[in-house]
Amino acid sequence: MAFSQTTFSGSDSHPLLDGLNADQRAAVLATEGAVLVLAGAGSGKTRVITHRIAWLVDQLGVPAWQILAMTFTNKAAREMGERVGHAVGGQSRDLWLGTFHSVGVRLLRQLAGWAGLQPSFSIYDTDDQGRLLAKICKAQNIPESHYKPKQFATFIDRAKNRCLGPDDPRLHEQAYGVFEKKALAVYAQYERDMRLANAVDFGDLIMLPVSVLAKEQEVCTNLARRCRYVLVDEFQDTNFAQFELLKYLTSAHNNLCVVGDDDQSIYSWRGAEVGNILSFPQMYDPTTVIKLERNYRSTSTILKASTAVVQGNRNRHGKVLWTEAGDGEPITLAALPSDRDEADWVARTVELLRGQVKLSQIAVFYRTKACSRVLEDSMRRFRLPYVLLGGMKFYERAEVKDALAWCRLLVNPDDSAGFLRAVTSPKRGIGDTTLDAVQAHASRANLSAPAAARDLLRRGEGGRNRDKLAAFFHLIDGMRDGLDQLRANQVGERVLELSGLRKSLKDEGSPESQDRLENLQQLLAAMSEHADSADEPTLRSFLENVALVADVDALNADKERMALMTMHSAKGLEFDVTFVVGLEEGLCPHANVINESARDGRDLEEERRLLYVAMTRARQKMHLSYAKQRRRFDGLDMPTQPSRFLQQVPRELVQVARIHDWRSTSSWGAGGDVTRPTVASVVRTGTWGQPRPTPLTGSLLSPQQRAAGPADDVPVIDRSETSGGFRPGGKARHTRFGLGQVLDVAGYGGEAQITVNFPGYGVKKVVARYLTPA
DNA sequence: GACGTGGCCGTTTTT
DNA sequence: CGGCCACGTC
Repeated sequence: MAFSQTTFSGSDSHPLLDGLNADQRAAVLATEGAVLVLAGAGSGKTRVITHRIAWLVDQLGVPAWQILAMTFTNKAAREMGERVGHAVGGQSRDLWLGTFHSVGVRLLRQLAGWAGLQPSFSIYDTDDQGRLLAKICKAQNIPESHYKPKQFATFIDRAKNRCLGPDDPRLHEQAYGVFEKKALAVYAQYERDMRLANAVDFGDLIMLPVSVLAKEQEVCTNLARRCRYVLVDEFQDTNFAQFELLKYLTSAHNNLCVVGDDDQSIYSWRGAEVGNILSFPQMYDPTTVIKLERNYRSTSTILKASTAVVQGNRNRHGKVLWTEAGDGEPITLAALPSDRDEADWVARTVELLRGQVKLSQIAVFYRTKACSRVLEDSMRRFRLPYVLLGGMKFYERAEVKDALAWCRLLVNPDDSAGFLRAVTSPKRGIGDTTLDAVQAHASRANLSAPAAARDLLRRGEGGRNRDKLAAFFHLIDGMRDGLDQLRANQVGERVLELSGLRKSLKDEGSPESQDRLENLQQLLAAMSEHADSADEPTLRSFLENVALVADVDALNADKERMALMTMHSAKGLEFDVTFVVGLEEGLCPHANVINESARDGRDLEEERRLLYVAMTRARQKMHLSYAKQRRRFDGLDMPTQPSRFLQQVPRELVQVARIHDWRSTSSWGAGGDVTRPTVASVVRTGTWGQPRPTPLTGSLLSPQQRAAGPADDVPVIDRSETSGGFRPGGKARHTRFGLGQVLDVAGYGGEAQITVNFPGYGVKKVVARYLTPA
């Protein structure tokens, strides 16, 4: 290697190294070979990565196009580009920055031929995938009552994460059960249909490049030569397929730097393998291992509390994070009567903070998306500007999807999903009968749906709707003219006008259709913006982007509004003030993993890491809260127990919010008017500027408190009282099975899994709400 | 074929 | 409670 860090030994004063600690410098300077950076939460890893790239370009003279950096989100990639640009100027434009999926698309465009695709391939979203799977299930006589298409989607996704195609013997060896056998058949058909439609799914974006690179030595070598330095952020959340891809990309130069934190691995359900980071040094030998353990983000109070929680896990490397920051504010812990009160309490507290903290520096984290609704309600009532990540995305709106369907079909004439949507919107007298015939012909003749439709027309078999169908294709073909020369927004304009989408909304004339028209206009604006800023101004490039944007990508600190998001979305972000809500058994940890015998309690450990991720987002002040009763999706209020994780938060770091006279929310908002709730008082919630509380000592749950029974504001987990009166040894009645003996209770509330032995029927696992205690 | 209504089912987490 | 789907009617 022409350059190595030894060239610079002794010269440790350089603008790019200033302000970095010794470990961070080491991570910047260890440019050659395999490097594993174990970066604790808030340890300045983004800084390290950007400085490292800048160092490569500026000091080692590496051409930017020889550097590939993978991030977890597009937003992170964008920011990284900006920050490197700051340090090294215009050269940074040539860097290859992106998420695994965006890198995958780019590769696949080039490798399309080897993968059996046209470069104009479409990327199916979850929705398209679900529809296709539903169709396949129907065709294979798999009743939806038995297996849902979603389950097959999960199966396929898991297979692809492991780079296993439908014919892979390893997959067949593992097909033990009925479901797996059926799933394999569905998978095989799914792949056939996807290829006919010249379409790929998210899993393909990694798996297909891998399979091409595995087979085509020369292609692989050429590509790998270009990837002289490869960096990967959030490495703990990479899956097998992604690691495979990395191996091929780095096979020429072997300069791979991965950065991650095993304590923040929260995507195992998506196939992420912590093993990738744990066994990295064995796979790449020798590996330079650097630990970043100094936290620059949070107060020591927040850091201690977070650490205490994650220390409950047995399977971890065990870093020791430290900080020189002061104690700062105590953590506020609040127990609210109900979920709605909790949401109001958040709103109320934010209101009190206004003026002291920018709204964009405040975030609320929750375990499931369902929790967002109550919060949204409260933010609206309190008139607090907010942004909700993971809500109904702009690109998920019906009218936008309609327009995009047309666009997709223009770019990829075989896009079956796009065709099926476009041909019925706006309504043109083509319905299920015609489309069923088209699909039947498609599978008979091995054609994509649009190709099959054209084929029927050619043979004069279009049925009664021949003319309508012919007119549709005439329209499409006309629009396709000059596609690659036009900017995305120009094509978009053409689509809106000629498809009749705009007209049909105008004709409707309702207030909602007005909104929808505006959304379409917004879509054009987004296309235009893309055409201005992206590498390629084409519609194809725009569609690619649409398919791969994440919610977080839209997060914008310039806008003065607080953020609501799931704990998963919080990864990689930081805020001055945070709220972690819904800390209840069944929610966090989630009910689905509470019977921890499954997978050795590994799921439970992931829940704990998830909370750790959420807790380590705060710079200055953290609020933890739970509701004593939470409304279920069916409208029933269920009693809850505080999360077991709360017990691990050292009591001396916490100030319990005293909540007096918290008015019941039942009468609010009845008149339809926006009414301000009257909140009697919130005292001593540790808002800024208030005197420090007297530190409390001992653990959050002292034995005395446990013995004394639940004090009003102190979380106590009483495991003797489980769900709705069910306890092992007791009796339960089921409408069909009659009376039985309860063997086991897992979970809480109406969703608890109760194991019951019914005489004559045997042992059944039943959800609590279908049972009555007897 | 388009549109309305009633029944049912459901909530982890996401690129 | 609310969204989606299957079914029924025009």
